[in-house]
Parts: sequence; C-alpha cells; structure tokens
Amino acid sequence: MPRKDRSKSVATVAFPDPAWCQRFRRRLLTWFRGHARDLPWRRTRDPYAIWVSEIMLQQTQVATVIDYFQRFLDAFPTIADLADADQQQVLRQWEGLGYYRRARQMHQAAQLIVQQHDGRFPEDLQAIVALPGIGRYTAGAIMSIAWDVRAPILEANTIRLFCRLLAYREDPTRGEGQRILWALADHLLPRNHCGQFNQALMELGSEICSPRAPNCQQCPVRQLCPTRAAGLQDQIPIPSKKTVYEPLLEAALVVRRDGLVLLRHCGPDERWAGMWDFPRFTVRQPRGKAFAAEVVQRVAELTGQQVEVGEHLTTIKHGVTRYRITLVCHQARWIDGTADRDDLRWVATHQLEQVPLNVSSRKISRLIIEG
DNA sequence: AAGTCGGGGTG
DNA sequence: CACCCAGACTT
Repeated sequence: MPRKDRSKSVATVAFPDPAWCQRFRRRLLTWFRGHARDLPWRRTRDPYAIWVSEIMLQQTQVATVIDYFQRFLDAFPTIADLADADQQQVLRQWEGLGYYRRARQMHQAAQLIVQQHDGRFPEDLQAIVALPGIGRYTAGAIMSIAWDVRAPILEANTIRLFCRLLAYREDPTRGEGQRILWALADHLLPRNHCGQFNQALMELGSEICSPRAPNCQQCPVRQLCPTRAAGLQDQIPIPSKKTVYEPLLEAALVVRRDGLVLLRHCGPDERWAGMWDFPRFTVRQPRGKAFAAEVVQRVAELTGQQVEVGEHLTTIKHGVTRYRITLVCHQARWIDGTADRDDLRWVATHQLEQVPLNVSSRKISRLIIEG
C-alpha cells in the first residue's frame, strides 16, 4: 500500500513513497524485459517511425495498426517522402484506420518539419507539441522512446493502471483526475530508461491490468496494488460519462454500370472530408418498397438522376461515428448516364485502390464482388 | 467541460 | 449489443 507522503501529493490523493516507487520500477522493468511483445515500432529508434506509430495508435488498437505501420513506412520511408507526397496518396494509406484528420495533420506536420527544421524531427518539446496532431501524450512518447528523455505519458492503458495503483475512485477523465494522474506519471518515472519504462507501463495496462477481469495472478506489481488488496478491480476505475447518440439511418448505394462504380468525393466541411464514398443519404425505412421509393426520390433530389433500386444486399456497418448509423447498402443501376457533377465519378472496379475510400479496400472489394 | 472524429476488436 | 482502443482538437 502506498503510504501517505503529503509533500509529493496532489490535492487529497496520497502518492506512493520512494521505497514503493523503487520496487515498482524494478519489478515493472524486469517483467517488461521478459514479456514485451515484439512490435514493429519497437525495432527502431527512428523518431519518424515512432511518430508514425504513435499517431496511428491514437485511439486505435495495436493489432489493427501493425500492417498499416509497415505499409506506410514502405510508401513514405522518410519525413521528406511524406512531405512530398500528394494528400490523396497519404489518405489512401490510411483508408480503413479512421480518424482521417490524423493523416492530414501528419502530412502537414511533415511539410512544416521540412520547412522549419531542415527535415529533421525536432527535439525540443515546445517545437514538437507545436506540430499539428501531437499533444502531450504523443510528444512524451516520442521523446522518451526515441531519445530516452524523461518525459511522462498518460493514455488509456496507464489511466486504468494508475487508477488501480492509487485506488482512485473518481472519474479519471475529468480535469481533476487528469491533473492527478499526470502528476503520478511524472512521480513514478525514473531518471533512466524512460522509454522502456513508459512502454512497460502501457504493456502492463494492456496485457495484464485489463479493463475487465485483470490478470492479477500474473501481475509483477500485484503486492503493491491497493485495488487488488481490496478486491475492487471491477469497480476501479469507475466508468466515465458517455455521450448519448441520436439514432440515424443511412443508405449507401452501390451504383454500377459496365464494370464501373459510382463514387462521390466528400467536401471539406463534411464527414470523411477528402475521402471518396458511395452516394449516401439518410432514409426513414431500412428496407422494403418504402425504402426503395425513398432512395429513388433522394437520389433524384441530390443528383437530378433516375436510378433503379434492387433488393437490399448488405449491411456494411452498424454503429458508426457521431450518430448511431445503421447503414444499409443497396444495389442500383444508373439510367440517365453520367452525373453532371464534379464530385461524382465513375471508377473502374479494379482502380478502386487509386482513390482513398472511407472504409478499407478489403471490405469494398468484397462488397463489389459479392454484389 | 463537452463535443467531434470513427473503424475495428472483444466479450 | 455495449464497451473499448498507445488522443488531439474545436467550441
């Protein structure tokens, strides 16, 4: 149990004393040497590669990122390559990852680094945080992992881990909780091996101190954990408030003609800006004749074109983005020829990979082929 | 402080 | 289906 040490505490929460911290660091680092997963971004100290991995890993799970990381570095091996690339090329490497603003901001940041830092990733904290898409966590991660700078981090895994190490029963996502946990991150961080230590914290949170049913038997710091001692693993951390979403029903049309598929370019102020999407709109009915009639009318309103709507085929996603969206994909055949709009384009099926889509190419090709 | 981005994985 | 994920940014 952490003893009270008021001089090193924030607000009313007692931080662990020096002896506790020493044991914690030693056990964590020893455990990490034997249990660290072999992840691609752990095989390099190149700040650019680590930067790429950290941006991709923002709100995205490790298993999802691995393939994207390799392909992205193959496509853009250096900061200069990324800066020189066309934005559509960058988005194409990102398609299916989500949070596409990350890709646009990293592209922009690469150009800033070329212009302002001679193409070398800046080593100064102020300069790093000034780059678009890099906040306090990402800056700390890059600096500690690439150069072993003593910079703390706080993210999903370590928030949960720290809540349990402090038996913290307030909402850790609120301002007070964030202030306390950032202070703890700094309090625990040793002078040396900061990159290993920060990664070990995340690894422990991810692999052992999981949200539900943490594997305390395998935990290297189980004797140091007040939450385990009290048996409160399923109550700490408490769930944070969640946004309530409006239900919204959208239809996406797979409109085909002579081996071509109709796509629409999303404008700068709408969802999936800069990406290509199937013609899509909100509907009231999820299926049936009423749905078909509604689709025909909506297409006519939006494009001035007439389509025939067949039977519904596939549900490609349920529950996306800021609204709850039930997405129903229908087959249609264009009657009046190519639309007279520059945001609509017929694309050959085998050329789909040349434009960035808002879902992964794998899912699209499956949809087209099966359709 | 709350809302926005968002596809994919997990139980 | 509900919940979660190596967060940052805008309002």
